[in-house]
Amino acid sequence: MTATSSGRRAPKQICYWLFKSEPAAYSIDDLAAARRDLWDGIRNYQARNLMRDMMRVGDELFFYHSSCASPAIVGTAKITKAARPDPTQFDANERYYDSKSDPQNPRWLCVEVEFVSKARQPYTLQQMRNEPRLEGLELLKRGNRMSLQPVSRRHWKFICAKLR
DNA sequence: GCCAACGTTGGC
DNA sequence: GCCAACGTTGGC
Repeated sequence: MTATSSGRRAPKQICYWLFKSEPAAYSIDDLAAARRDLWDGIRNYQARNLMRDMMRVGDELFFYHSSCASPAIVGTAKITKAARPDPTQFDANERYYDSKSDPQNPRWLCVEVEFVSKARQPYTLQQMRNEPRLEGLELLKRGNRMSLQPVSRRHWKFICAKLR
């Protein structure tokens, strides 16, 4: 069974995800250096709901570099803390400050992720588009801009083999 | 609840 | 920098 953007998931099953990040803002090397970090700054309700309802500690994810010369999957990480209030929403000095979020009922959440591996060679968006076995991957669907996306186990295994 | 205007994402 | 796609906002 695979996680989707709605509904529930069975307990004790590992799900797989793809997290986008602009490397100029936060790269796989930044996560490798930090080892663990909060995935803060998510300000999209669908993405928030994915974190809140579908992501669990132990889930694995691809780290994807977007808005750069060569968009690509560049490594893997795992979720080490479940969704919790995103502290940046309450800090007026933060880019992601949200004056309308009530501290008693926080609007935005974040998970914590931990670096697992850096790809020996990035697996590029162009390569993915040319791979028939990746048909159905959310990332490749037209108009999909979601910064957090589910990945099927079948696609996860296939892509992992490309990163080694 | 409709929908036009606007803003953002992100590949190219 | 362009622009397609799509989410959000807010007037009505």
